[in-house]
Amino acid sequence: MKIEAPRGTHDIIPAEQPLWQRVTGEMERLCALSGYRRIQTPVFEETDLFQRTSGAGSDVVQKEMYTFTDRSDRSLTLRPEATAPICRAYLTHGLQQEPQPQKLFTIAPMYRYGRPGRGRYREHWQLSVEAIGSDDPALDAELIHLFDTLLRTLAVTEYELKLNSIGDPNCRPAYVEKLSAWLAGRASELDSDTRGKLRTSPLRALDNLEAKPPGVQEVLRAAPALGDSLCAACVEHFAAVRATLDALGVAYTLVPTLVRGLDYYTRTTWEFKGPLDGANSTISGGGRYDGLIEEIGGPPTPGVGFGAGIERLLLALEDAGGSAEPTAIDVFLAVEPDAPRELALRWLSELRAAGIAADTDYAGRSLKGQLTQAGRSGAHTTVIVGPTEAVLRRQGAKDEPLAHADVLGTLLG
RNA sequence: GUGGCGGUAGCUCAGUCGGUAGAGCUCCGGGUUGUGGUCCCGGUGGUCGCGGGUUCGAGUCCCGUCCGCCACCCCA
Repeated sequence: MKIEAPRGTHDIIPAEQPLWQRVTGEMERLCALSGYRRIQTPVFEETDLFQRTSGAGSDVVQKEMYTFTDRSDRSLTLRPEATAPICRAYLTHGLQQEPQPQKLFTIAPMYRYGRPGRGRYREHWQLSVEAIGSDDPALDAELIHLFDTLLRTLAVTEYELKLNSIGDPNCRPAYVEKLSAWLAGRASELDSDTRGKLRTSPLRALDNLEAKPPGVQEVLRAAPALGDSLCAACVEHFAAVRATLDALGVAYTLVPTLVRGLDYYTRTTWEFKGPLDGANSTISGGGRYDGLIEEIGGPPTPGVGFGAGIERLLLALEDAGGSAEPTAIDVFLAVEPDAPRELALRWLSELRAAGIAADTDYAGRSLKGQLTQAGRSGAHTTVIVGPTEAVLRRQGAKDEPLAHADVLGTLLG
């Protein structure tokens, strides 16, 4: 039986690398421009890290984690997201002792078990950018602006930024209680789906309103709004985030029912929706997580960050007609059948040592085939190596006969 | 995880009523040409996703399974 890539995984083949490199290169450049430094964490962590931060009731923990025990019976989990691991690393290496905030980013694969589809993978890549150690609303805005800039730089223009504040431990619990009680009072008017949410994740009951039956929508619209229950500190913080976004010229839509899937979020939350229809249009999501570090045993430490799905960003880029130049070499050596190949191979080595990308034929091609291959390789210079001399062919120039002894000097000069 | 649609060459696809597998592109060779493009000729390439069933005979019909896509759920 033929072996295939595991369900929900995919190879990133050479033909796709230029576009990937353009995207990840742009990510690295923009992160560096704003003072974010790269960090890399293990592919797997102690299961407890994700259970405690994402929340035992979250979809990710309940049904999407790749959890296994190793040979020593430790419970380990392939990371479903990068924020918690980065916060763990922040603690592990005592980064709270260094100047705050610590501005960090990573580009890495994430793992979530779920039914795959277009733009939805069990192994997928994310850019994750985090600012840990400051509750300055300017950071929330900076991160949003950073991703907004990335999209613009890549010429992706069809997208929407959804923004909300979901409060903090001072104000949210009271609201959740109020909402639950209010909805419970009208439970008979709700559909089973919404009643289920009421039990597991009351905030989510208000989410995705448009998809619910009209009668249910009516009830939910009349429910108490989260925005009206925010404490003064959260109101002030959110106002500052919005004012900064306005100042930076970042357009957003306030979505009072926007709730994120992980328990660690506080205050600011946001999502970037891409141009593609369908359920997998979220290309980035993020928010503030002021209680996360404390949850995993650190001192009370604020933080804010986002994750962005690279495969989904690529779909958006494709939709916008984005492309990238294929990789090319500099010099191709076409070797005639009765020419001294060892000599050509030595030239190859010398060229490469001099930093010139050079290649030749290894497939026993005919001379015509080798020249075709030279064209494919993108080489601007081709050397046709004959038995006693060579012909130098530069793009757009006339052929130039050369003695073997002069080939290297001409190419290197 | 639930429901629906699909799977034939590396890619895009055709394959009639069930009768022993096809095209274009790609790739390789030859001719033409300005030694690479164009054009012409030829060739390589297949466990018809996999397994079972029905049948004299299955790419084709039936069941199962794997994978993909769409809609839910949820997200990146």
